[in-house]
Amino acid sequence: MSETFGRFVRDRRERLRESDATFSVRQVAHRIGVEPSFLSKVERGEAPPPSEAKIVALARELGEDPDVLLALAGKVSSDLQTVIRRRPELFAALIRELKNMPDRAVLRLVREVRDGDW
Amino acid sequence: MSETFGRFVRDRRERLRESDATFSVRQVAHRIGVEPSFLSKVERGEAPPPSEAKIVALARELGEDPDVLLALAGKVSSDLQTVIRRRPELFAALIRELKNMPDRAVLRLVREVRDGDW
DNA sequence: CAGATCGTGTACTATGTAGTACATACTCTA
DNA sequence: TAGAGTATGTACTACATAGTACACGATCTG
Repeated sequence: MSETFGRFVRDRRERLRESDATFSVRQVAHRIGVEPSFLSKVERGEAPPPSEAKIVALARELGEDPDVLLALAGKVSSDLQTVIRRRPELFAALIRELKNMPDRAVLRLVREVRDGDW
Repeated sequence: MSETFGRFVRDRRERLRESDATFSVRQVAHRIGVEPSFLSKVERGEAPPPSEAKIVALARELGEDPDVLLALAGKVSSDLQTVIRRRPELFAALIRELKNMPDRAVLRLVREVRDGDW
């Protein structure tokens, strides 16, 4: 485990801090509902990433995509898991089929479904 | 939680047992690598479902779809999670888009990708 | 009817998850 | 130069996960 999650969070937070002093470990920790020492450890990779709820709050705080931050933490959003669990065969087949497809292929499907004639 | 996992497993195992005496709690437990008392508790919903690896072994043993059994256990196969984590935005968008689509729509996509002109 | 096999009850445990609480030392800044 | 704010080190904890170990009484079988 290369602990890219912590590095990423620290990087984004410090960048935001350059123009906004409220992005200290203490204040961000307080806003997402954890102790500063814990956030500090997380950012330095000394503690594993926090729970899904805290990660989502952190993403909102940092202006990042929650799904991306969750992915860096080695997690998948529980609402996506719920969708898959409701129709496991169908979604398992689809996801495995798309596993090695290029981004543009997946994106094409997304658009096809979104504004398609269904 | 209505513990449908345990009920399902017990049902399948007992059905198989009618024609094959080796499908006792003890022997199946031994084959999937857990203690009989644990499998017994799981089947009666007194213990939560086992780990992913044991569930997959159990599915193989019972001739059931691993993804379905995992879903009943409230889990999503870790290999699917890995696929999603590699491209979180893309897959999150696709899955959320398909959340309320009928089975046939999803199935159409699967086939489109499988034997499509990509 | 003895021995094997069966399901299950009870007690226990190791590891991981998700943090808190508090103290300490550093660094701006008014 | 005092005090406000800052990051981090140390120690601890509650709860969940994923089981094992062993004994017991019931039942089946040769």
